[in-house]
Amino acid sequence: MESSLRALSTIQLFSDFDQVSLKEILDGSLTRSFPSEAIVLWENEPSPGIHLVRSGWLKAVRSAHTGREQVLNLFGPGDSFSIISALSDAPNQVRVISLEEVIIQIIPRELIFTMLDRHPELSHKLIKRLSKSLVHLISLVEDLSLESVETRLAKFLISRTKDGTYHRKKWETQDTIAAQIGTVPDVLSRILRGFEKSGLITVNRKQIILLDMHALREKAIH
Amino acid sequence: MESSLRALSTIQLFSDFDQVSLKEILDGSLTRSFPSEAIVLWENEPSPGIHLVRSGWLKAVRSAHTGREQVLNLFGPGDSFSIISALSDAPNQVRVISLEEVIIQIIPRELIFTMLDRHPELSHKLIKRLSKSLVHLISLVEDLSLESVETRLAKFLISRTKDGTYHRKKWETQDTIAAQIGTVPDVLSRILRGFEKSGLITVNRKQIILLDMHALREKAIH
DNA sequence: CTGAATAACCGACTAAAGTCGAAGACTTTT
DNA sequence: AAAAGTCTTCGACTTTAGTCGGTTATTCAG
Repeated sequence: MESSLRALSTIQLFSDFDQVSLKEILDGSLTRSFPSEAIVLWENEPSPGIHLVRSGWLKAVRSAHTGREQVLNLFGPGDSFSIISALSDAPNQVRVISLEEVIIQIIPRELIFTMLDRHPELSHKLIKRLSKSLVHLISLVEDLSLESVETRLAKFLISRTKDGTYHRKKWETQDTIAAQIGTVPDVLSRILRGFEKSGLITVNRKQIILLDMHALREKAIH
Repeated sequence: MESSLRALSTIQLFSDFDQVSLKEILDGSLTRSFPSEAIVLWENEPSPGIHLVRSGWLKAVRSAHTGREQVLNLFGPGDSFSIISALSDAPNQVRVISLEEVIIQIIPRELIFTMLDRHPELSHKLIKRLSKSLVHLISLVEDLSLESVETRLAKFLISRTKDGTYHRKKWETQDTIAAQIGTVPDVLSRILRGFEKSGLITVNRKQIILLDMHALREKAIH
């Protein structure tokens, strides 16, 4: 419980809340766990509240009748999701699916509103959080509309990389990567192989190493 | 001045503000007018505040080095834009360009913050407003990633239509439409012609009439 | 250690989208 | 009413993306 409190205080939204409020949030919210591949939230349904990720990773997706899906966002420990539909009465826009076992803390909408009254600065934080989503979506739109798959992949690799290596979690398969950059696994595979043959990267199941950062950045432009 | 006050009160964000506050906003904000094709806001620059459209239409765009652009939003009388960068210190994400002569009222960020303190319900409204943008962008992403140009066009036509006719303003050329659905004028023209030949629509410079709504809805699905 | 399941890859093909140069149609200006 | 400008269209072509059937590689469970 103590540790839960501490964990809660490290989450952006509640970073400088007092102990009493934090406790109240913790008491008022419920914690649920899901197995891998579970649908945590359905699109077009109202959301019970703001969701905080305590552990594990999830994806937010939109999918077509064909079965093909587009990943809009990934959420990991400390991240929050379903803010919009928790605050407005708009239904959920996306389907949220667990990529592995996850533990989620759900803060009911009513509690959020109570907290908003008590902590006006919370609305600033929420607005900031929504802004982040907007910025992210805007560049996704730009990429999908104006850039080639190759360019998108190069950008993706660069952005996911620390110190030249992109460490892949078990669920970061080519399927998932393809769904993030807006293409299909086959096409992704082809381009990865291409990059590899040109000596830009090396790929294996655990990681992708960026060998020629300069050339990659070139690809990421036009 | 009276009319300005009344106009301001009809804008979503300030719909139930009292006269005194409205006057304060009006006095504290500045009104500017721009000719057609003017760049009202640059991407990557800080924004002076929330922009309200008093008259005329504008587009928010991202553009590629190739010159091709993607329209993210259109703004007309009563609409507000540049909310994010007015509230956070993030720079503007998009370039905003006037499509005709426009009059814009700019409410400085400091004034917004003052008002936020005084009218806590304003933050609800802002959040709602941001949510709308998010919803819009999410479906744009979905469409760009998962739907064909033909499908996107069918959706577009249906959404822009009241009573079976889409009345085109002078600036609603095929260029602008193409940039909204994420393609180029040539391709758009080709598909419009196709629809016309199949008897789904009739097109002229002033309007597009949807003749076969049922078939169009079919196209809008898969 | 073996076999099943999942992930990645391949080559050949199809389809969709975008490009280009040029021409036609419609507007607006002078 | 002619000229200039913009918008739209065309056909032929190129490029990019996506599809399909099947194979290989890797991982994981028993």
